[in-house]
Amino acid sequence: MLTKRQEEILKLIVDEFVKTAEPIGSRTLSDLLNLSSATIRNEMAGLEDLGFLEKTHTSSGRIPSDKGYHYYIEKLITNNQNYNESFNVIDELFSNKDIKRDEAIKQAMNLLSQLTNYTTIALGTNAYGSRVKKIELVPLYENVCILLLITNRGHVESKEIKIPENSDMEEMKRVIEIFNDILFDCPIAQVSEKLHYEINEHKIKEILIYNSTIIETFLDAFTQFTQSKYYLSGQSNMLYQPEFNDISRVRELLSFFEKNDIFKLVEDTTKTGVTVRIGKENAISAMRDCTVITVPYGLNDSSRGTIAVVGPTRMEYQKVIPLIKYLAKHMSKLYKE
Amino acid sequence: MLTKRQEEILKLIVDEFVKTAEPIGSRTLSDLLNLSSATIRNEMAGLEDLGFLEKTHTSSGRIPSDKGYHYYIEKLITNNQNYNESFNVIDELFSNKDIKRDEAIKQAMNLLSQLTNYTTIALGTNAYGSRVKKIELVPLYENVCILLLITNRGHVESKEIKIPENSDMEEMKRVIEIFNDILFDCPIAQVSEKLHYEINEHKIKEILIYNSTIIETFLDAFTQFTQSKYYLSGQSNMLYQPEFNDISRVRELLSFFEKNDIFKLVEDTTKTGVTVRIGKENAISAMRDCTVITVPYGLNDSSRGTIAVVGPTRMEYQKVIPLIKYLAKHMSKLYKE
DNA sequence: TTTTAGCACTCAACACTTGACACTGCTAAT
DNA sequence: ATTAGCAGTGTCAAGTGTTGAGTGCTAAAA
Repeated sequence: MLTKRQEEILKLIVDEFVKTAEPIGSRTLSDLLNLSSATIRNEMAGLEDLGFLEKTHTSSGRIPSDKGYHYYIEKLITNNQNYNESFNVIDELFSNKDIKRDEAIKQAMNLLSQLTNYTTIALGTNAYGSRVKKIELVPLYENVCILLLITNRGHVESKEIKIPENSDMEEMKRVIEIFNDILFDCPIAQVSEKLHYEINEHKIKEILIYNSTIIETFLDAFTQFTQSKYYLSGQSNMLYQPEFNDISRVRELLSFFEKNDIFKLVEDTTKTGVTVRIGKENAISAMRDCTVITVPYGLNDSSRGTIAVVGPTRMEYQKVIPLIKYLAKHMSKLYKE
Repeated sequence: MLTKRQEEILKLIVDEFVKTAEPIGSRTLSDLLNLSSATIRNEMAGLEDLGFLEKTHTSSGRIPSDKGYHYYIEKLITNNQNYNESFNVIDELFSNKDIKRDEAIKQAMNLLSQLTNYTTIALGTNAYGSRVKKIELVPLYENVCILLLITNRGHVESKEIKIPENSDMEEMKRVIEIFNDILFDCPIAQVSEKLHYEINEHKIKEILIYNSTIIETFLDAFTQFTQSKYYLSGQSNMLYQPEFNDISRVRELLSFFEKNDIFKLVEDTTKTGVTVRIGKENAISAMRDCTVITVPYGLNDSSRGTIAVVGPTRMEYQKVIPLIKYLAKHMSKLYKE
């Protein structure tokens, strides 16, 4: 729908603006294309009418609009750039097979935030799709013990629990055995549900008859496990971008990162490929000048997490998109076993 | 060494400056004390000569110097203020005895950062002075298992390890038994040392003879456990203080928080009581306009951590110091058992 | 001897003007 | 279809004047 030349101009404007963070004037482009500035101006006016470009004020140069960025990402990115170096660094990280999966994900996110200079987020590093492997109880002192939950992915959650007054360690151990029986291979997300269901079955009923607080204690402990967690890296990277020269923006942004609302940014993980949310598409108002790129990782629907890069809308899409894709592919491999 | 009146003036200046963040002129004080502005000016000139006050420029009002703050904290704080409300909130938090100790500390730090509007740090929530309670091995799949280390304080560390090629699960289990034997009640900090020592003793030697990689695998895993950890809360709180209207300050500060250099701020934990480091006393240059207040918590030397509040030098000392003390006392009680 | 009133002085902050500059849109000529 | 040329617009930085809150100092009052 855009002419060849319009596309060329749009691409140049995005590329240039990403580099300099300054609005692009007709003069700059007339140097790059063999056209006079007047012609460029006509074309730019056209692109602005179509909503691909914006002006910061009447006599300023043009900057890409959110729509302009989208068009750029979908049709104009050329992959001539060579990111082998970065790819190699990633390969290297993942070649160390000995590290724990959680740890690997953290390191990968740190790396990604370093390579891109933006902020990175990893969600669902464990909860999604994990299954119960084993439940254990370790006595600590008299009436306190540690409840351990180990998943098939090697994630461990622990919780200190008190043995209810009218019970003792022996009984707790018996309960744990029953739990192991019931919950083995149960998806983490369904633990609570399953327990509630089983309460009406004979196995748990036996316990319940003479001790109900013990069940409550366990239920309490398990619900904590299912809480989602996330990992955030390179928060301060973005502050060095010129768009965050304004303090109030910084405050808004960092306050947002500190709240546990990160999920709102990366909620809709149903899609398969790369999702790019630019500017106001983000719903969260603190993110109105940011782009969030998300990619799911993992093998199948039941074992899925999401990684994301957050940066200014003026982002190096050309670099970030291949990188995050490559990383997600590697991370998926962590679950192939 | 200061006269009664000088002290009075110094106190008023600190109090006022903490409130308004504006330099205090002679006029303001002459309203509060029944003295003419000229008299105040003379006194202020004296206090400036002694190094307790500073000017931002020749004709500006005075602000307290680092030395001035120190004098204020040591001699001039009056505890007339009533913090019962905040104390009650703290009491309430700690009355819930069911939560895990780690979790309690996190919540306490969150609360402290909310009450003060500064940033809070907790160090040594687990490593310092913890002892090995139990080591366990949980098979995950074929040749991968989870190594668990549980401390006497209920802290759990886990690591995914591969079973070396020339070994099997049965052997690993035997090794774990020996480790439990050797390491039971061993302080976490000394695990690595102890293992190295025992390598020359007969118990481990037996294993070593026909399998050395297995030991290495374990050593690797254990050294990770001893790494110190910290918890940071309310990073963005400080950004709302007027002294951080300057972006470059904010960048510096937040980059610092993101590096793992927090320890440099809170290193010298040998002291018993409250330590207050004001401005340049902090060594870390990003902290040159900040005050760091640290208090150790825990029962005895072997079980000790530190909590800290970080804020601008213009801090509400009168409020923060009682609060952090009260909190540390409560946290120490967590270890009484 | 201590306090105070008064005065000259300093500096930051703000508002205003001005000129340079980097753009634009439009029009008329190529 | 393109371009040169020009009037118009808004930003930015530098310079200027004003205001106001503060100072230090001195000489008179308590």
